[in-house]
Amino acid sequence: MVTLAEVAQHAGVSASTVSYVLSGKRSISATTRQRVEQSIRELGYHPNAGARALAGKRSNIIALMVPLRTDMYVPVMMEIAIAVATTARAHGYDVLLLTGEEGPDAVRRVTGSGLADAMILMDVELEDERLPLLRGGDAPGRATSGPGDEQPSVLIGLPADTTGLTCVDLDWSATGALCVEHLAGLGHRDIAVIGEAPAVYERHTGFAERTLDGLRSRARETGVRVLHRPCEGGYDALALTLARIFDERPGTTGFVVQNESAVEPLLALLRQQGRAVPEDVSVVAICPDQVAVQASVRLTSVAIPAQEMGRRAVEHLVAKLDGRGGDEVVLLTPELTVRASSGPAPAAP
Amino acid sequence: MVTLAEVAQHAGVSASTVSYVLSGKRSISATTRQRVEQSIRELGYHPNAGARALAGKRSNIIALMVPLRTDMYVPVMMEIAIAVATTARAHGYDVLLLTGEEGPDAVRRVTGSGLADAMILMDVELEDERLPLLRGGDAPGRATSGPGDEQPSVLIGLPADTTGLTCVDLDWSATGALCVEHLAGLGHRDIAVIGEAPAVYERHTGFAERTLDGLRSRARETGVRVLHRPCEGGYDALALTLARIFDERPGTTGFVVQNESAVEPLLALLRQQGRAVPEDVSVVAICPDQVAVQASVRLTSVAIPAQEMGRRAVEHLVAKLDGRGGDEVVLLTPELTVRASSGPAPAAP
DNA sequence: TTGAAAGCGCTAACAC
DNA sequence: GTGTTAGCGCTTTCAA
Repeated sequence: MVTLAEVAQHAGVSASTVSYVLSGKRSISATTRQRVEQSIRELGYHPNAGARALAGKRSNIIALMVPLRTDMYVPVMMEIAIAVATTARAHGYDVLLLTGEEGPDAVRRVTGSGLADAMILMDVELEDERLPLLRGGDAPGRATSGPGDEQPSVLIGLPADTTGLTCVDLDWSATGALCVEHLAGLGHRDIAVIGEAPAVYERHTGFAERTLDGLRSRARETGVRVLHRPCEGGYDALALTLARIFDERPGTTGFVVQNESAVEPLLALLRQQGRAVPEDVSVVAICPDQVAVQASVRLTSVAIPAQEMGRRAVEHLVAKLDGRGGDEVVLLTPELTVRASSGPAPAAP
Repeated sequence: MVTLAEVAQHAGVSASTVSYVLSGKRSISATTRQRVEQSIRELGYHPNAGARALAGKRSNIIALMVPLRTDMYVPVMMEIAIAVATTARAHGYDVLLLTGEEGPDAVRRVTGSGLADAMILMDVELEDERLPLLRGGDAPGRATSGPGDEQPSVLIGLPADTTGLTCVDLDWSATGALCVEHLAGLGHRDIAVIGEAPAVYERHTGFAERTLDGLRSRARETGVRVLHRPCEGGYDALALTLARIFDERPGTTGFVVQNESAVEPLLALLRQQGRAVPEDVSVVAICPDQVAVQASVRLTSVAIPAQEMGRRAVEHLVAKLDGRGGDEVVLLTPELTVRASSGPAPAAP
């Protein structure tokens, strides 16, 4: 293994000079810099990460905690994770992959050991047990031992109480409202919402509940009726759900789907029942654009900006680590794209 | 931050004693051990990762390189990644997430800096440019500077030349053979294979080509005709592909699908064309079980054992790091589960 | 603009 | 069974 000392010797300078060439923290004459850089290249030198972390008190690693469960739409998580890794590298950080498995202990372990300089948490629940460890500022009852002691962190998702936290998320409430607005504008008066699996609601995942809130309050404002049904994915589960919906509200002409694995079954079943999309019923999906355009009917949808979320999370974290910017809640504005699955409500029979 | 020295002082022992209590590398009297453990708990001590890596010459980190592209079936990659993270933790390792973006440079960086003790590579191509850096043993032309210098590594996937490499993969060739066997056994004589996107083949990804090999050689043995067509996912692309297939081979009664995003479109289009599954045509999918059971027809399928692959990769890597076990190619035996999508070939008209 | 040297917190000989 | 101590490779004062 090549060490900094070897590079120094090869270049005929002192160790500190090599270090400063690398960090740029003091000015170096052009000739010295070139000699050092030359030696670095010739010897194939890579600074030792452990030594750096020890002496410099920063590991240049960001921890990313992904959920262990996979009852959520996996490609979105993956896209976020990849965006995080890519953006982090662009800022000189590596990414440590943690699963939710260890729970709050992982936070303590990573914080305490200096393994990572900061963390990003995905799949945050409304009352998340990891939050007390991360809350900064002057939040009462926080569990850190002193000011400035907490791990810089960014949540992807919104807990109930965001005091002293930095969060990045799609504005799910606005997303729900946007869907209702679109359908109401087309004259639909009876809307059914096909949601995530029941477990997602029971777990009090923020995004699902907030979407519902947005949906319902805009429905109230526009005089539209909304019926919400959680749903496991797949054909069988959806067939049941759909039957119950039409049973209870035969006049339903609009659907909002927030569950990727229910999208295609819904379209298939509607077709099978002789209900044309969008002539008889309109469908609005909350899903990644890729899913919307690959479906059997090109879906009017609100996109889930996975990459954007990952990228923004890292950028906020890096800003914090550089001492710029503090706690903040960033809500991304949802955008609805009209495609072939929504149209005017049919005239009442 | 609590240091080992502080723990030692608090417990009234020397630093080395604390270190040995932690590592278990020499025997400690019960009373001393308890005093030390007590102090560790009271002070909330966590060993510093950087110092450990520096002094101990091991970071206890495994790097996992995932593909940046997402034209492959993402949930499988994610499941592997999560299995890797989980299994690694169980062995005391953390996982560093690298994207393919940096290419071979990432390998050099991680190796050279001692950031990770070992790496796992996913999505290996037949002639992968990262391989020369990883090849160990006495492989000719390897790029390491001396014996024992290379990074311990495990590939998930099989390159063309496995000399000096450890690989874990599903036996794709046997998988292809198994599919043909099943269909041939049911009397099908004309089989169409709907494959991954053309880009996957152009990139010479091992699994796709090997599956084809297995498919074709077993077809030759059983006197079955095979027509292979790569296919982008989605309805439109599949409609085209399917039309071409029936155009060229009107007598096709068996399908093998190796492309998750073609599964549902295929079923829908067959239905739409009035071809009943499995009465008129049989379908065998190569996909995770979850996809097979959630489809609109429960699919006869060969499962992709994602978790198993991730787990085995880590276990082999840990064995290598512990000085046990060397290079080896581990091929997991495919298993075909008969469900509702395959049946006897219809009598010739 | 550069060098010398004191640590960073831990591991692992080497003592006893 | 336990203590002492010399590094591991780097960053960063302090001095020149």
